[in-house]
Amino acid sequence: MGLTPEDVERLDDIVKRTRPLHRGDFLFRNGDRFRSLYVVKTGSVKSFAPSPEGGEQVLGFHLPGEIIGLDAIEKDAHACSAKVLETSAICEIPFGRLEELTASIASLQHQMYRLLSKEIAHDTDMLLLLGKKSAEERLAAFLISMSKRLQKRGLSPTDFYLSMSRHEIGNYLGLAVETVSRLFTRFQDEGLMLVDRKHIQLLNLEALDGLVGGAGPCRQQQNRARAPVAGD
Amino acid sequence: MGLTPEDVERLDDIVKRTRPLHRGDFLFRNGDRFRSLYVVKTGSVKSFAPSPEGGEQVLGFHLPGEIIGLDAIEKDAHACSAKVLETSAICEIPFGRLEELTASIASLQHQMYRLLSKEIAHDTDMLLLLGKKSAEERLAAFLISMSKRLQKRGLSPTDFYLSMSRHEIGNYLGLAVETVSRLFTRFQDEGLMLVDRKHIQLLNLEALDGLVGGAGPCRQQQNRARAPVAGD
DNA sequence: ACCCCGACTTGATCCAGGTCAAGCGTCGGC
DNA sequence: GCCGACGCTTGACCTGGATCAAGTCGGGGT
Repeated sequence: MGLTPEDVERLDDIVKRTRPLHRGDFLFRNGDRFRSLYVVKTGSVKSFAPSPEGGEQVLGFHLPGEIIGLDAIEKDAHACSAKVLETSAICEIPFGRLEELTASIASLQHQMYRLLSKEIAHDTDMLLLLGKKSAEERLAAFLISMSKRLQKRGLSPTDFYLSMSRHEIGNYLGLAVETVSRLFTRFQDEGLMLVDRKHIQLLNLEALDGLVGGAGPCRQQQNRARAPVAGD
Repeated sequence: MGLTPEDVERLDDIVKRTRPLHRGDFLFRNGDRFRSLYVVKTGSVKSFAPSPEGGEQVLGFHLPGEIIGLDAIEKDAHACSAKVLETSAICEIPFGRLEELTASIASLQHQMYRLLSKEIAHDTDMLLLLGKKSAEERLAAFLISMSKRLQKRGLSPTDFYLSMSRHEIGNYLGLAVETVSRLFTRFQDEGLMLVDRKHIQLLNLEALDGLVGGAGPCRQQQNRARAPVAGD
């Protein structure tokens, strides 16, 4: 991505490899001073924000290759917490050092902007999901997303284990646990997937993809695309 | 914010002032090549993403001082559109030039990271809003947000005009127009605000703030904070 | 090997808010 | 100044999904 081997080495030098973390360990907690970004090497992590009332909002699940902590730069403190879902290898990148590096390597700076921008674009997608989509569409989108991200890492896009609980999935998607459970059952009945505990097998990616929003008899549509209007 | 007057001048040099834009004008459209960031000087802008089915998701309303287009860096193309809501003055900042500048001015680079990070943190807040909050909480949060942002710009935090329609507000908050309308009426009945067409007067900021989520009899709480767990 | 607890499923019921259906007031165009 | 239309309000009704309430199952600890 436009970095010389020498650049890569410099970047590599500032990355800290920590010993493997285990289920339940925190990368950081809400309120912690911001020092580093974290990259998942293997395993998975969830990030979540405690909401005032005592509940929490799951903000994301992070798979290998994904980066965590970008939202903390502005306030110089973490606004959310990150907890390891299974035994995981995590790299730590001290942000101060990274900033120095990006200031002297233009292409790295560009990558950094792209990374931050990508995170924004992703959040934007989630906003659409939570604002406009039905429970069915949300869960289908979640499964497709997992599938694609695993594939990107060279893992099976159709056969995988979920490291998070139904509860966490529901929280993430703005749904009750019961709804998630029922939908898994339904998808299975419809032959779209096999569910066994945390073991997921997707049998019909296309159909699942179709559920996400493209097709469908245009269910809930709260902005009744006033069709005939011409000069628009 | 750590810039020398000379730095400021350099930044100022690359900013383009465009002639005023009018209601309905586009800053950019979904799919356009990404060239510049835009800053609202006066007026307001809405950004929105067309969803596959023909509807649209309003992603945000941008008031003076706010920046637009950060989500386009990654793909080098705009994933959403931005439309001017009322006669507005907008500055354009060619991103290529800005990148050059941030590479040579460390504090500017830092500001840029903070800006991007802030956007992420803001989207995160919206996720919580859309994922967990009731219609009442959403609208209250929207009003408080408008109030605070106007105040930051030295405008009245309690007396202002909304440049967007009820429809757009509803779309933004994931609510039907009717719900927005009913809530405005209710808030007015409860003495929290005065509504006259687009003219808004907030009478009780504290009460409105209270509605947002902090207090309240803990309505919907789909992750029953398993209270007593110790080692957590 | 057993037990216990937490995770999950399934069914019954409820309700916030979406949808449908009239009006009505305002504003821009002529 | 009149007219048409769009934006907003209000009421009636309906439904997706939350909540409540039992079970069932599996896995880890002793």
